[in-house]
Amino acid sequence: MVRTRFAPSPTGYLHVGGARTALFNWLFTRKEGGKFILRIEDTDLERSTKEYEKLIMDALRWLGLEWDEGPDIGGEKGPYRQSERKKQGIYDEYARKLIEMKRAVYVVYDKQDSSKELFESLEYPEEYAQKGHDITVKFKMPKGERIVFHDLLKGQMSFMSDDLGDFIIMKSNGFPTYNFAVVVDDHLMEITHIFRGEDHLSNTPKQISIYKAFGWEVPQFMHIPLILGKDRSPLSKRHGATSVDHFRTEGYLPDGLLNYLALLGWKVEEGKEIFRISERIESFSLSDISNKSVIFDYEKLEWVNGKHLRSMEIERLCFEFRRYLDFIGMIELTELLDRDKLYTMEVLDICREKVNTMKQLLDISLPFFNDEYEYEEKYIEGYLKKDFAIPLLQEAIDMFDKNEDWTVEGCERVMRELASKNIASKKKTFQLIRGAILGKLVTPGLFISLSVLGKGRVLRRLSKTMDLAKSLS
RNA sequence: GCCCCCAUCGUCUAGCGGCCUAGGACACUGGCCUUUCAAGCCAGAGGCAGGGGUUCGAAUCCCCUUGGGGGCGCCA
Repeated sequence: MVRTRFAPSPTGYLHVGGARTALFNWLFTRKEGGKFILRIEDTDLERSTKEYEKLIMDALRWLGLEWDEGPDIGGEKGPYRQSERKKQGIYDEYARKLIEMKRAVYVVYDKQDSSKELFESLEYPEEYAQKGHDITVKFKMPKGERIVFHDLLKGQMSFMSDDLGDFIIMKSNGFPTYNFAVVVDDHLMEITHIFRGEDHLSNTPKQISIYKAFGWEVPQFMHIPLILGKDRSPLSKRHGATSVDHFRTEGYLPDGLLNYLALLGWKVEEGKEIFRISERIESFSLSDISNKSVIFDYEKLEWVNGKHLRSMEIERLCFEFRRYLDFIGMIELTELLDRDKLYTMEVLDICREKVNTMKQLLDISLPFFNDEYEYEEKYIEGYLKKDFAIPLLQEAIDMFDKNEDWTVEGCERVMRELASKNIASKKKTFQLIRGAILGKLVTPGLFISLSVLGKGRVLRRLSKTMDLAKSLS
């Protein structure tokens, strides 16, 4: 049975790199029919917070990367928070075992200068502890040993133990260090495959030494290349936002983000770069993952997202849009959308042709939902204040008032007839009406917009604009 | 300093000794469409890091150099 895990430390938001790691773990596990485990590595007391833990879990859930065992849902191998496991004495127990096996020692530090090691001991230095000396436990690396392992991506790896050196496994505050806690937990949780960032590659031989010391079976490793920024330095805030939450507030879809993350360093057949991740579980293969670090391309992400936005079933888009508004706290608008679901659907359907993200979708669709839309300055100056504005609007009101055919074709007929009256050029005529009914000069197609808005709204808006035009002259 | 990983258009990649005159996608440029802006369609520009080998033949195999990244924490 395949068992994998994603083990973030709650010291910040979920980073796109972390999301990508989680994605590969999840994908592999779902394909193999195994269990995907979420473990919270909160051994860094200073920086870990419950808030970040919640944010990370929310972000993973939003992406749809559901876990089978974890701190919130429990499971047989829990607890799933390292702080809780520490409380149960799990790490103490295994550290003690290593000391008994003479594979680890206590280290006593100078009281004044805690960076200075006084001595090592196999016995617990009780009296020094009483006197307030810092005491850690250090793992002793074997001497002159070649540590080899097979990385699923890198192939055969080989390190000399002497290059690595001894390292601390229990801190003086009683908490385990990362390299120790992962091994103990991965073993106890019966993890079979570890997919993680390449930054852990050099730590792996240390961890393998611990597995070997205990005589535990070593899991399979696969170290995934890191995501870099445009200048090839590690992706960070300098390059732009990196947290999943940011992309969520920017209006990216889970499908879009996931698709892009998969595409990053993933071999895809020509013409098949747009897909829903759930449709790719079956065909997922570890050998599709490239072994080269990759640069995060915000533009391609937006393109991928736009593809999803435009091609997904409209019902799902409505659902995602609503969820998005909830997320960014636009509750009033949500209520408005729910009032006329059919209208909402029609509006979003014509608006999505123009945009790539839901933030942009909100921008362009807002005037459809809100009769109190604002007029762009450019529209007022360039069209509404012109001489042709009032006569043209008057004519439009008359014609649309008489119009009974509100299909797209019907609206087109009216518009073309209006233009043929030569009150203004065709372009000016169309733009004046466009701005009159939506306040903007960039909108979905004019005929379809008129059709979707319908007679009531169009007439209301035309006369509202007429009032404004008159007040301006 | 020591150890490790990586190297094809600006970016993500195809390529695994002859199908390569190096293919696709994003971005870019031009065109078409057109009521705006997009989308869409068509076309174009753009790359095997460098040097040695191996071979009849190298983007592909080997070595070196260079460049980028990671690790060597009482961070994870």
